[in-house]
Amino acid sequence: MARSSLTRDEVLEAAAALVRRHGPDALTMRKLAAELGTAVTSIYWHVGNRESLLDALVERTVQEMGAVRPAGRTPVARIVSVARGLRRELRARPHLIAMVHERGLTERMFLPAQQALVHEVHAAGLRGARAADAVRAVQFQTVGFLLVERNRERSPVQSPGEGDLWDAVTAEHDPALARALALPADQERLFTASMRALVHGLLDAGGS
Amino acid sequence: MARSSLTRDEVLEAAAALVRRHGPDALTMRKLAAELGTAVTSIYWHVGNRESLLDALVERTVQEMGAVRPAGRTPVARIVSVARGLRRELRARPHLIAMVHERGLTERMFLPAQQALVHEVHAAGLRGARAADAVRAVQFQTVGFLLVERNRERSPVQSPGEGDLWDAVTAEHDPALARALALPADQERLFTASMRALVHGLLDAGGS
DNA sequence: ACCTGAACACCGTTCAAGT
DNA sequence: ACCTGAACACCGTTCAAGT
Repeated sequence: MARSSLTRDEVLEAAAALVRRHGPDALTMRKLAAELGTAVTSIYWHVGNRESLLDALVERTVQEMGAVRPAGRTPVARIVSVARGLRRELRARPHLIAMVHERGLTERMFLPAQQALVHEVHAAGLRGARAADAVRAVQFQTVGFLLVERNRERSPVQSPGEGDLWDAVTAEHDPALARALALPADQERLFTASMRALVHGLLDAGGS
Repeated sequence: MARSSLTRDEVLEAAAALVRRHGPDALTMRKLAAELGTAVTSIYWHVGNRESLLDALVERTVQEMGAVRPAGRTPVARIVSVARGLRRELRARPHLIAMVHERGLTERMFLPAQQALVHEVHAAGLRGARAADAVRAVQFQTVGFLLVERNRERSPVQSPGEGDLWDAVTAEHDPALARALALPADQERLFTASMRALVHGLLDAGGS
């Protein structure tokens, strides 16, 4: 019986397919073995254990992502375009975000965009520590937003909280604000607006 | 044998202690039962199942958090102070962040700060949809930053990435930038700076 | 070099049975 | 109303044994 010859790549491919279809939680060694038609223990020979299987999977998926190319004329526009591009690439691989976060590898998610970011920040005239801060601020903001966003989408209706907000809002007597907060956020627009505001602030201000 | 009478509160308290000492992963129904000196199945009678136990735990911890009080004279300073206060409160409860994120309840983390935020944004002169956007931008940025930050701290040395950055940086001929990026980030300072830049951008610009 | 089944030490949850 | 042990269906991992 058994298969002619199992390769590490076959294992990774099957694991990736499992994650794509049913999410990272569905990736158990036993289900993976069933999918491959081998004994559970064979997988261990090829990938070590579940930990390193997930690491390899993250690596694979990050490398699949295309490089992010800046677009636009002003420095702000170009930096924002990098952030938006990264967001688009990551949203196309929703499980990657979860896997990377779970494994404490957020750094990996930046890789496809970081050269572009360094270049653009430099071109915008920032140097040294100021430039490093700007790059990091954009990175944190981008991935942070992604994490919050995906978290929100997973459980769209969060019963408590809205009520309290309404109270606070009506106390300010701004019904338009209340209405806007009651509606679900347009995340694409919110992301672009926040990022624009952040980059503006980073390039503009001297400090204080 | 057994205990005189187990209460739901005792279960929650023991669960909270377990999470405090060994993190959320250590909270298994069986370990909890051992800690309480009861049969595993008794717990189910009091809290339903693991899911709702975690929900109750999140609720409990959020309510423990103090209200965030704004400080400072300018609107920017006051809004930034709310964000920093929220960050401080959450960092004092590191496992809460993980539990909340894992359960898709990010909204809950904002509760202690959202009234203050609405008030300050309103006082800064923003109204309606603009105000709602600003509140949300600050919320996303704060929790997003927290998530990235905690993720980073969990696995401090992330072998790949640094090398690539160095390449890009040396290509720009900015050794000070390279040095700054090679060092670990001062997250407290980075948070404050990013938040200040963001709020500045939000209050200043009309759009585009 | 590669694959196997058996076994170990864990999980969460259900359920019939006790008091 | 509250607690119990037995049982079920899962996990990841190790290990001696096969070819």
